This record gives sequence, C-alpha cells and structure tokens, in this order.
Amino acid sequence: MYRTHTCGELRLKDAGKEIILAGWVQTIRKFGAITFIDLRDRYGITQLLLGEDLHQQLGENPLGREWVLQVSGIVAERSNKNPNIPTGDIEVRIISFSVLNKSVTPPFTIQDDTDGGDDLRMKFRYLDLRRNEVKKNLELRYAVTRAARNYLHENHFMDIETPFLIKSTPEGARDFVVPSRMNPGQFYALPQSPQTFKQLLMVSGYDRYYQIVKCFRDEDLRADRQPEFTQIDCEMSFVGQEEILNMFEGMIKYIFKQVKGIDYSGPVQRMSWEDAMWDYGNDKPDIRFGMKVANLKSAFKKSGKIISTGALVAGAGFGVFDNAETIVAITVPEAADYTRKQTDELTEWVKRPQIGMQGLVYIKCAADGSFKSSIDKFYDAARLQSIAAATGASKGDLVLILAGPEERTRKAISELRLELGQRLGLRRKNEFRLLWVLDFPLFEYNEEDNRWVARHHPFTAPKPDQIETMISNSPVIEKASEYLQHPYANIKANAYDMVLNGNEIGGGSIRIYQRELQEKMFSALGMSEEESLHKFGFLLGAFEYGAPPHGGIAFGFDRLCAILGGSESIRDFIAFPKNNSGRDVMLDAPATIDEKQLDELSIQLRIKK
RNA sequence: GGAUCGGUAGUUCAGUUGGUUAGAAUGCUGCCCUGUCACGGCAGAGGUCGCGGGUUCGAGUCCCGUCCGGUCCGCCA
Repeated sequence: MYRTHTCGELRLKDAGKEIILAGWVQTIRKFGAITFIDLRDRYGITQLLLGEDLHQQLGENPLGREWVLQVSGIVAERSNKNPNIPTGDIEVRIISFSVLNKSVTPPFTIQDDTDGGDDLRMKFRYLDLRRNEVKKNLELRYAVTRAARNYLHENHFMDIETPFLIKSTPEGARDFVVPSRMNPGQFYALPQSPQTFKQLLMVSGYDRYYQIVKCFRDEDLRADRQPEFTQIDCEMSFVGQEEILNMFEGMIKYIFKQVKGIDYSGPVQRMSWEDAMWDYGNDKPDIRFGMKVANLKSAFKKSGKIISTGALVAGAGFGVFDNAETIVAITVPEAADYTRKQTDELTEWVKRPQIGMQGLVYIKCAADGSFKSSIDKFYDAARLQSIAAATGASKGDLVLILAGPEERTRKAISELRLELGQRLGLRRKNEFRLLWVLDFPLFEYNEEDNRWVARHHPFTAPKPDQIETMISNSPVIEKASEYLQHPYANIKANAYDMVLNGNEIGGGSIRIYQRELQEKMFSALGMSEEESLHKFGFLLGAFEYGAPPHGGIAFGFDRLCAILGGSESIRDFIAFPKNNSGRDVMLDAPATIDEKQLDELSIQLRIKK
C-alpha cells in the first residue's frame, strides 16, 4: 500500500494515528536538528516533521523540491498552528521515509505565484499542472462538465458520439485535413462542429441529443481561441425558438448554481440584434453597465426609428461631422472634470490602429450648466447643449463622440464603451449577466465575391414569415453598392446567441428541415445544384425521409469555463493548450514527418516559399 | 496577411546620453540554526545580453534583417 491518506485530509481528530502519505516535496525548511517538509499532492499539503533521529538518514539521502516521497508516521497536533491551510493544525512526525523518485530542480517554482513565464510554463506544462492555480481551473472545468451532463441527462438528452474523420465542406472556417492512406490523394477533414450529424440524428428520431465534443478550426488564434476547442453541442426535435431558449437558459442557470453557487434570479434578458447594434454598437453587449450608444447620425437603418438628431450636427462647417457616414456618442457619467491630459489620452486610445479612428470629440457638461468642448469653434453653446441633450447627458457628464464610416465607427464606440466601463470599474468580476441576442440577419453581404454568405451557418432557418421572401426572390445582387436594398438583406434568421458579460458563450438556430428550402439556401449562397449535391447530398436526401422540425445550440465550453473562473484567457482551462501560432510547445508539434510516412500516404511535398 | 510590445543569470526583471569588471530579487550549492510555514544568517557558483549583419575608436544600448513569444486587427461562431 502506497498511502493510507491523502495530503489534504488529515485533521486534529486524526492525532495519534499511524498513517502513510505519498506525494511531492513542496519545500524543505531545515533547522539544525529538525527539518520540516511540506508534502503536496492533488488534495493539499501536509507538513512533515523529521526529527533528530532521522537526520542522519537525511544526510545520506539529500532531498530536493519535487522529489516523490513515501512517509510513514504519527499524526500529531502542532505546537505552532498554521491557519492558512486546512491541515494546518497537525503535522506528521516521520517514523520512516523512502524516496520513490528523484527530481531535477524544476525550471520554475510550483507555487500559486509562480515565477515562470507563459512560454516556460507551456513547455513544462506537466509541472505547471501541479500548481494549485491551474488545478483549480481544471477542477472548475470538470464541475461544469458534471453540471451540464446532469442537467441534460435529467432532461432526456442522449450523449451520442459523432465521427472526427469526416468530409471537408469549406463553408465557414478553414478545415483541418487528414490524408487517407487507403484512398491516395483523398483527405478527411476534422469537424468544425458536428452540425450535420446532429441534424441527421434528429431525422433518425433521437429527439434530444448532446455531446461535449472537440471541434477543429484552422484559423488564426487569440487569447480566447484555440484550433481545437470543446463545445457543448445540443439539438432538439419538435421545438421552436422559445423552447430552446428556456431549456438552455435553464442549463446555464443550473451550471451557475452547481459550480458557483449563484442563484440567477429572473428570466434572461432578451434583445434583438438590431437593438444590440443600435444601443451598444456590438452584437454581444456587456449589459452589466449602461452607457448606451447615442446615434446622432447613422447609415445603419434601424427599422421603425427615424434619425432625428442628424440636423443637430450637420451644416456647421465642421467637416468631420458633415461628411461622416455615422456619428455616435457615449456619455461618461460624472466625468466632466476630466483634464486635457485625460481626454488627450482617450483620443490617442481611439487612434490606435486596432481602433482606427481619426480622432475623438468631447463635450464636457459642467456642473454650472456651461459646456466645454473640443469643437467650441464650430458649435455655439446652444448647439452643444442640444447635442448633449440628444445623448442624454446631464450636468457633470462627459460626452464622447466618434464619427466616421459606419462599421468601423460603431465598432470603435463599442470598444470605447467597454474600455471606459473597465476603467470605471463597471465590469464587476463577480457579477454575471446573461443575455439572449435574437433576430440576427440570415445573410451577410460579402464584398469580395459579391454574394451572400450565411451569418450563422447554411442550415439556419429564416423566420417563418420570411420564408416566402427568400423563396420568391432571386439572390442575385445587381449593383454591389445597393445590396442593402435587396430583399435578402432584411431577412431575419431564426437564430439566437447567448451572451455572458460581453462574451458570446453559445449560439444556435432553428434549422431548415425541408429539402426545397435547404436547396434554396444553398443556391442563395452561390452554390450550384451540382455542388450542393456533392457536398450535402446526404443531408438533402435525409430531409426527404421525414425530417422533423428541429433546432439546437452549441456552447463554447472552454470560454464558458474561463468566464466562470474569472479569466480572459481560455488556455489555463485547457490541460494541454496550444500557443498563439497553433503550436504545442511541449511536444513541439506540428512537425515534419518521415519520407516513409509521406510515401505511404502517396504525398509529395511542395513547400511554397 | 498586417499592427504592436517583448527576448539580458535556472527564473522574473533593471540596465541612464553608446564608454571601465553587465546588476537586483528569487532559485541553486555549501556552512550555521529545535518550531518553521514567503523561516532566518553567512559564503559561493551561475551570462554566446535570441541569432546574423551594419554604424562606431567602442554596441546589451543605435540601424537593417531574421527567429521566438504575448496582445490585437483581418480571419473565425
């Protein structure tokens, strides 16, 4: 028997027991005739006391950090207790010990506040994983897995595995491909998601499916994006949007409760995509704080709303405003006393290439009712006051205005809002606010190819009342500049995203389940009949054999865990992540393969320079 | 594909305007220490300043190129 207890479980009540522990040496503290050793395992740390009699033995067997020890001894109450650790009331007085394995000195300290940089930690990930901080994240991840499985099981979802070696369908992200030895010149692709399989399972009658499953996308990475990542992938039959929203906000609330002990009270807020873009400049707004965007002039036509404030800013001889496609503003509460230095700094901030604005206009609404602005020479006090009024600013507030091309300006104001929210401490770490964003456009216009692309994916159904518009109109865009006039530009998808604190954590849709509509969708995306049969014939065929109405959703599991763990980066919630360039620095993968392997695959390399 | 920040001791970093022998902390090694838990004290070892080229009497420092890493844009749901 290697051990009778773990290093995290002994307490004062165990005093007097003779026990055996095994674990890693965290630290050694020598005091002449006695030595303390902190022994660590997955469960905690227990202090060992090596008395005078064993010191000679220690002299012959020097110990070091991360050596693996087995010790037998007696649990004893400490004379000096350590309230910082659960086992701090006791220590184990060693009777005998043996070294199960030695260790070289690790390249960084195995501590919460490690001295190791990211690169080094990734290279020695097996050591990094010994650290409490990383272990806590993996434990949280496992707790989320358990909660999700429990909830879905209780709701009659069935976990069904789908294949990883499938066919490449270059719609959406780039595929990872795998050469087939038995079929020379042919390749499998790794799934970007099990989308078509789960729809086929619906056709097969497995009306509630789920899978916590790896997905693969060969695109450039970010702090919150990995080439292989995990989704909670779900699909249901005989449901509409309402049932899906209820089922899965239920799941997230259950996860909150199980993992964080949070009772998420009340229903999850819902917002249309148009409102999100209009009020926050963003399709995944962080609604933990206000500071909504005021639209002073916009090329983005929000249905049913007239832009009445355009006249306020036009015709003053101020070119930036007169010529701008879009003028948007946010109001920073209680910030009218910002200094010139502060406003200059904000201006520099929006001029960074990532934001790409030319400048920033501000209006300080002083407490005494006066206005101070960077555009004083173009606008008189009355005009400034009406602009401030249009943004909803009150005395003491600072109005920040951006002007420029629609898309970039809207993105910039959204970034500025988040940045100020961050600086003002409004994005509170322990507050979780969920949001459903609904009614996305079904199509997006792609300038390069002058065609429509699916905003979500090509299996998403339009809103029922817009199916007719889709079927009866040709997708052809006569004039690229007038694509917004095309009936397709206004078709809304039966799709929904779940947003948590400004992060998209899940997205899904009601699917197309009729062959005719699916064919129309493929042709709308510029696919020929031949092409769609070649790529998705199996799905079109399946739809002819009694496909039920269905829909589903997929959650970004790694990201969800990271947010619940209060981190921006998903890497520390993945045991063995890849770096920014898609490399596993521990394995040093990807790597070249032998001539022999290439030969078997009938592959000849021609590396482009 | 692009922008930007970084690369100096095992590790995390400092290094002024280009100027003598490149520093600190921590880790490591040795010695001292019977109640520590970030133990303490003393001593010591440890450097291809990422790599290549250039400017200069002289380069860690300036210039060009390149490699590696972080963050972001494009891309990606």
